[in-house]
Amino acid sequence: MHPVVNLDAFASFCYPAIMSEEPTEEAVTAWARLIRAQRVLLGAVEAELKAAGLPPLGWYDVLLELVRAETPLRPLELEGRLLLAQHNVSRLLDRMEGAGLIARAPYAGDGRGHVVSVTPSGRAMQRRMWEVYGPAIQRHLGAPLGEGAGPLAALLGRLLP
Amino acid sequence: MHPVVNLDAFASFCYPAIMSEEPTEEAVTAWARLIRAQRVLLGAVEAELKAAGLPPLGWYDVLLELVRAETPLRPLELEGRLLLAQHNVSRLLDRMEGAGLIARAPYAGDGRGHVVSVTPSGRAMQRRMWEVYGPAIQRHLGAPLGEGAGPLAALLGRLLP
DNA sequence: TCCATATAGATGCATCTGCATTTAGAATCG
DNA sequence: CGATTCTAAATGCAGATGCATCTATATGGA
Repeated sequence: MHPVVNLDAFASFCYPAIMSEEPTEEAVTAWARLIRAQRVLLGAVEAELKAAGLPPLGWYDVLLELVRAETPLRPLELEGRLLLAQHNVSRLLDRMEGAGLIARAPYAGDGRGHVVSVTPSGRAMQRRMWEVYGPAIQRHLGAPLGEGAGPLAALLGRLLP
Repeated sequence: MHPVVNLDAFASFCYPAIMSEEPTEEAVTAWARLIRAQRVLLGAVEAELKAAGLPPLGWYDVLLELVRAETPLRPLELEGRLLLAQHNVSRLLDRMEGAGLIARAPYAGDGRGHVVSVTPSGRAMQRRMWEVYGPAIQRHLGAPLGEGAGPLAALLGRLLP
């Protein structure tokens, strides 16, 4: 799979401890396909959203968290749920606030913090985006996998905390 | 899984054709975990490379393609293999050329094109990066999956062309 | 041959991300 | 209390990406 594996015999002779760190060929293939599949599918879905004149998926994630929470969230909580860096959340919220999809309000319990809530327009946008997003997931992932979706989810679950 | 599924009964009554486009719950879970797992693992591996003072993974991909090809490649070929946009390849090569890892030369057969080759320094960098990259793959994907790596690769393969 | 069109690659500009720093408010400990 | 330290969030700046456009060369037809 990889040029370095030509050194296997040599390395396992000299550094058996290091060799235990070498990934198996299956692991390397799975890695490559994980990276590639995510990029291809995400790109395709993003392109569908853009073609429909809708905002990028990052916006959907924020809207969905806020809709599901049914209560305003602090940026800090969004940060954790969305796995985004703090400064990144800050500016994503800037843009979404500018678009009128969310609103920031001071947080009573802590003068440093805000709470973020979804506006009616944001709720509408979340639904409009799902009308494109859901079918796109089905077409790009659900359909090709069929009954394989469950097993795939299970395997991927072992990679996540 | 998703708020919109509460509308299932209504929608399947009104718009059976539309409902066939709704993803199954398993598909949505697999989708979410695919996006998330890729982000988490790639982030972790990139962080290890950075901590070792090495360039980002995109550079490794270019170096590996050039090393494996054993012959200079045209930017157009890299574009296809790496699934990158043309302008993106152009600038990635700018940076790598600036770092002395690759070299561009005119392409005899077509005055518009170049060929890109890996320099000795680029070969060395590819090997140094693999020393971090390989074990990182094993630690973040190979170890948690064990024998599951093969099945995961097979399922992901169904998502790719 | 010459012009229209297509293709390889580079570049300008806006957006987005990462990193470091800053600001303002909380918490801790003397 | 008051000074130090810690934390939530914002911001300045550099690096990277997407998008449109531009330049130079190739190609194909009248």
